[in-house]
Amino acid sequence: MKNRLVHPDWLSPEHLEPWMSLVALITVLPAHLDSQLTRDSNITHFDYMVMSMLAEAPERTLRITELAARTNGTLSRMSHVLDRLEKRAFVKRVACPEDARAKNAVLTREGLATWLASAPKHLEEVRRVVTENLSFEQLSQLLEINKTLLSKLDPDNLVQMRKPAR
Amino acid sequence: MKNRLVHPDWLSPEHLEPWMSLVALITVLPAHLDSQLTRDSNITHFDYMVMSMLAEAPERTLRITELAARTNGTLSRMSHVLDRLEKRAFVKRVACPEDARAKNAVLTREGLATWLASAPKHLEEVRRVVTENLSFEQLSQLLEINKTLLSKLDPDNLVQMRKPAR
DNA sequence: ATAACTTAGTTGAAGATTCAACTATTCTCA
DNA sequence: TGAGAATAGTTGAATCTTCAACTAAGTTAT
Repeated sequence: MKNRLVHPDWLSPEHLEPWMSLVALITVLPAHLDSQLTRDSNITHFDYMVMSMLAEAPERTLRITELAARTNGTLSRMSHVLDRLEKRAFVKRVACPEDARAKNAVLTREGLATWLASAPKHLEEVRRVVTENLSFEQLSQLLEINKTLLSKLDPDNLVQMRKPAR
Repeated sequence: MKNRLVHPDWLSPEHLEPWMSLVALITVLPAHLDSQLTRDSNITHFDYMVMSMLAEAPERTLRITELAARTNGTLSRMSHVLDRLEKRAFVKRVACPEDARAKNAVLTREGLATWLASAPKHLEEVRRVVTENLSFEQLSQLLEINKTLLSKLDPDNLVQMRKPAR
């Protein structure tokens, strides 16, 4: 009780356990995805997402800002990632005709090939870990919960949860 | 349908949308937690978890390997993190009497004070984002789902989801 | 009792992300 | 129209994580 007065706001056990399970998941899952993708295809999960977004976009092209938005990355991170992908010839940057400040990122043939080659194993792993272990009901519960959390994380609705990336 | 033949294993829309929502969450939530904690208390979320585990342990002491297990970190990561925390005098390393290979990490008075000072704002944010927006039913759905996923991520049950860290 | 193996932890380099500062356009509106 | 603000993107340094190689101590089995 003394402690309660000093620190009145620990989480109750009913809240704590789900929260800790989420903390565990956000620690382990990203590491697992990166590990699978770098082992099998030598790209990070973020690289995979970037290439996914480009692959599904018209002309395999997106403005860099749009790409950052769709992958929930910062512009700075995107700039560094594109540097690396461009060095590997998976992506190129081209001037944007409509706005001289802007650039388009374009997925190259090699980039598309790399992405396509990486997808089967990656998706197999996504299925193995996630989709095939959850019922349809759980999948829709998960979606609902995540939408709620994302909306609170990002009051201005900037967080993207777009279709692509299959 | 053509596409299905070429790439037979894209996720179906019912699977894709929940999965993408989870990808968005694991991208945004860790960044958000780090950002809140570094802004308000100049520690990372991982630092916070490390100090939480120590704070709740008997004698505020844990073997380094055990600490790594409870925070789902690698030993190498833990070693680097402890270097930094030790430099700030939040933690110290002491020899382990039972096993000369091992060391104990101990949370210092300053470490405890820092952790205690950081907790209220952090937990307020956890509440704001997570617990107060989910019903009890959703919290238990989330727990169930996360347990399922964690068990698949970690066949040998190494992933920890222990009590502490309030 | 000792060679081979496993466990505990550290180290330093390489890679990735963040942060703040910066350039260069475009927009706003008085 | 022109000054100030906002937007698009880059850069380099600092920080953090990963990876592989390493030391040292404990364990096993012969």
